[in-house]
Amino acid sequence: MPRKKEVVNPDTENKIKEAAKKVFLSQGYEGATVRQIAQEAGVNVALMNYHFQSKEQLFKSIYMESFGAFFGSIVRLLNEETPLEVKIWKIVDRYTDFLIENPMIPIFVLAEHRKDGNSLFKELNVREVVKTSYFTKQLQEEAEKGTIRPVNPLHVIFSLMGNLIFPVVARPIISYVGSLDEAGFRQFMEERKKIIPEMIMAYLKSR
Amino acid sequence: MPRKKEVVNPDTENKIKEAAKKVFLSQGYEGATVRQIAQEAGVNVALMNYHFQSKEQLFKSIYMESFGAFFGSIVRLLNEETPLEVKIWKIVDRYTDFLIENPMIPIFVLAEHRKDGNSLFKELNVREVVKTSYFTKQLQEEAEKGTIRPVNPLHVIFSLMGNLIFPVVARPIISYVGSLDEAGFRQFMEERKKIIPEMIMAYLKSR
DNA sequence: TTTTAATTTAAACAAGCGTTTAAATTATTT
DNA sequence: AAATAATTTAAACGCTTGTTTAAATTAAAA
Repeated sequence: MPRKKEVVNPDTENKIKEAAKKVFLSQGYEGATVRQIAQEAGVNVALMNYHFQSKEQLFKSIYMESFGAFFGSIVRLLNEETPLEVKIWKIVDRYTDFLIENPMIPIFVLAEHRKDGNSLFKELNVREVVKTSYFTKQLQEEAEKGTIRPVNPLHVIFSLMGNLIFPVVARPIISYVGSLDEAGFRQFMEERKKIIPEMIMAYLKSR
Repeated sequence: MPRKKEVVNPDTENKIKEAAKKVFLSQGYEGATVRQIAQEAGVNVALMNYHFQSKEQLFKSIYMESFGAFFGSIVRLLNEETPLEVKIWKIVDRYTDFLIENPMIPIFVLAEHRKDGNSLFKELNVREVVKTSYFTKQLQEEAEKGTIRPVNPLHVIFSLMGNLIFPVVARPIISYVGSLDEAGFRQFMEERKKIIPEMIMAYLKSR
């Protein structure tokens, strides 16, 4: 029986993980097959289980990694000690770049998340992180000063995320409707770097 | 070989379709099994193929129906001959209600769409419908009049859709982070009915 | 260099998949 | 009431799935 070892071949493990990431992200858990992953990695199927015990365990490592990248970066940006407006521009800029480089992560995470039921959020204590985030405090303070309208931070955060993420998730739709090729879509995303912060700030400052 | 018939039992077909919708929407195509659907419908597995020929064909009928509901309603609203600002409020109001009643449709359509490659869009000629929509014309006219800033309609449409759809797709996340129950989430969505149009209009009118 | 451990593979495994067959049942027509 | 057609089912089909076994190969330790 293949027990946990101290010494492993990291090259092989990386090859398998890269292949698994590619296949899982495009096909989902049920859509992916171990033989597909093995072929993509150029190894025997049995070797996959030798290194990762099971398809499910291999999937989990990919899922957690993607999940962390998906939310980790935005949570980190929310907590930076930058003035509110600067921060919003920065979040949009950085997260757009992240999404352009990792376009498959959002739909993968969101689609898989409908099955797993928030266990990862509890593990990462996302609730407290958001509630006590510097961003939340900033919105309250600025509202008290009267420089922006009072607002539930959750609405701002999910407006930001919706505006950022939806175009990537719906990319084939946008590309088709707008007749955009690879470069055209990139241009579209670059335009959003200006539009999204302007829209959020226009709302916060209005009235 | 079971050929297409003229007379069928519509009760059975509906039972199977309802069950298939429930299972496909929550599990996706690969995640769903014909035995699961049959059990949910309370019929034998063979009966499913008797009425729908194959799992794939049954899926397609569910997918096309969902796809049509997902985009059809918004395209219809875009083409209504209502003043711009009224229309935006109306789109948000109606589409929010649609999403509250059909929360599984967006993630289902988006997740499945990453496999099918726009064939349905071409079939429905979505591109021309959007380009020649009354909404697009309105944005141009108002910009010429100077009542709003000039803007690429695609950005407005996808900002609207992102703001509307993302919270539903990420509902478990919102519910967890905001400690919201069923009623709390509904309240959150009701609040967005005000916030989203205000945000879009604040952007269009600013500068 | 011999021995031992780690890695990789080919082949087989049981279980579950979508589908089909052929018989039983129900509804319709004659 | 008898005959025919439509519907439903139990059971089996062939195939693919994830996993395991046992042998072969490579690397490390003695």
